[in-house]
Amino acid sequence: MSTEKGPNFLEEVVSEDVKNGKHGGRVLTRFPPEPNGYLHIGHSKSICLNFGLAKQFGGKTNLRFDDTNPETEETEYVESIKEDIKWLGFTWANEFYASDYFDKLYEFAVTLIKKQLAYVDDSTAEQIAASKGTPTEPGKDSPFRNRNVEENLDLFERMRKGEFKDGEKVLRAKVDMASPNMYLRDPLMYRIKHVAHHRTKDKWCIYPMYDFAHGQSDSIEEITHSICTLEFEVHRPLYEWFIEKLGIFPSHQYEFARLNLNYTVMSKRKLLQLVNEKHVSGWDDPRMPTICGLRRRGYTPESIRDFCDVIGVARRENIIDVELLEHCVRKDLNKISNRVMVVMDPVKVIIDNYPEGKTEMLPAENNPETGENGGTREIPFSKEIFIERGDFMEVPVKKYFRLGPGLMVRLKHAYILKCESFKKDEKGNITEIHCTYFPESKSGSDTSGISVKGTIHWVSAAQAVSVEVRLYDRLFKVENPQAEEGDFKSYLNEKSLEIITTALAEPCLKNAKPLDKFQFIRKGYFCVDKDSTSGEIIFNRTVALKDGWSKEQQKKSIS
RNA sequence: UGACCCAUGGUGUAAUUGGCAACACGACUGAUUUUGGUUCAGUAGAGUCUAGGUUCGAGCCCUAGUGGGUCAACCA
Repeated sequence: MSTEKGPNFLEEVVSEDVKNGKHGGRVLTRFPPEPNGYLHIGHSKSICLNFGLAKQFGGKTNLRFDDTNPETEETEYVESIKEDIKWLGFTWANEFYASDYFDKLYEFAVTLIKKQLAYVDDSTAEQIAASKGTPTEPGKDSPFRNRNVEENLDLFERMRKGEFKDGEKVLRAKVDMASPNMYLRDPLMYRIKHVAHHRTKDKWCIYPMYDFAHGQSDSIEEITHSICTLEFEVHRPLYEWFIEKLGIFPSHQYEFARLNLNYTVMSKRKLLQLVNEKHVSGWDDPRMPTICGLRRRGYTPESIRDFCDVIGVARRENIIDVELLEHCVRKDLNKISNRVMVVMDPVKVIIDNYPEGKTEMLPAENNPETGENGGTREIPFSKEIFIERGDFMEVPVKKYFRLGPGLMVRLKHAYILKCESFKKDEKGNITEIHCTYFPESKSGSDTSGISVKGTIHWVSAAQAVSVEVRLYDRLFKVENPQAEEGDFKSYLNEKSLEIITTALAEPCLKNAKPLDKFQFIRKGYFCVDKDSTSGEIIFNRTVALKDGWSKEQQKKSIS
């Protein structure tokens, strides 16, 4: 998958380390999600990076749940995260949990207390915040900063035993209250939370903070390259401080710029809001940038991996155009999906010179990209068919290669048709189009000598299957919702979902199963939704086909 | 008024680590096509945020400025 591009900065670091025999040339990365939400496309960048880097250099990757905050974490999320990573095509070496290390972490804390590098603070959250100072002013030492080792040990022990209420005491590292780095101003290591944990249940009532869990977990697992996003850069000095003071395995942290996509939001908090407030149907709503949402929408793991590869990695803020993501799915789907015909907005066509009651089966190639290997199927053709309303124009514009009075088009896989007349209702809607066909123009054995510019899709009226089609558009109306004034939800695109109930499909689609993918000829790529029943099949539009003609028309109407 | 990070076509990443800027997406031409899709051929578009400096030579190094980002949760 790698292009002629040079290595990214992470590949440079790792290859340099391997070359120099650092850690014996061993590479071990980790993907460390917190099980408090579903994974999204941004995480897939991190997943591809962590697993990809390890694989590239002969190493392995651990999956480690960063579960140090029992209030927000749930097993439901653990399961969904594992499912999504597997679906993306990655296999972890070990499944670990930060909570696996709670005993070890406790020991580490005791070690630090004994070294007079940690102390129990009785201050309230407000007092601690107030004495922390600001980025431009130094903080003040806590009055409890110089408690002796014995007292600290005793107090910490009693914190663990549950002798204190939530918030009554915390354990802090004794670093430097005047540091320009706020994270070094005696950061909290442990807080009291009388809350059951999704795995350790009620064994603990004190839980380590991120900074006293993540780096230590990395170290315990002997992670060689701990890759995270840029906002953790300021944590790195603390990450290193703990490792140094504890004298444990020296994992190293590297930061990269997270993925941002336009016309969507990527923060778990905001996505959760969309779910809770029912702006979307759930985490897997096909409009969501979540992995399960993209999966339901019809994205393939290959396309997402390709996307993550093509966007590159750097340390600069970026907003990627969703069109690039769409390009990646089209590229993959074009290769693998069978072509079928579905008419979304049908209008009836009667072929006057076609025998009444006759039905002939016409062979249709499944996928021109795979040619003969893709196989063929048969589709019924008869006197009455439906075509797309948009494929007929009463007064055709110039260069309109479809149907109109006196115009000819080819029916895909079938015959050439000539429009003879049409009927309208009182409101001016076309109700019926009358055509004649050329018997000798049959697809594959055309001896008519007629050449037409356009080919349109169609379905035979008698055998057509009614299906529901859901068309999705971008979730937000603006490129960067979170950068706009006010509530990001006020920029939601109210037209992000259009449900079509009039669509008619060719008969073979009757047997389609959820997640089956197709290209609806001339329309786009579609995927069977899980809401489908035996009575009605529902299709999600993954992405539309590029449409140069309508784009041109739009430009003309603007100018 | 602080510390740290970042700055290359519209977007995103490259540039043999100092040798006159490339790739992908997008845009535009044209060819092919029983999908106005795909494919193919080609074109335009940045002189690398600004100002100095070092050097025979700077997108790469130095200084200052400008712009953007991050940091004051008992979240991760």
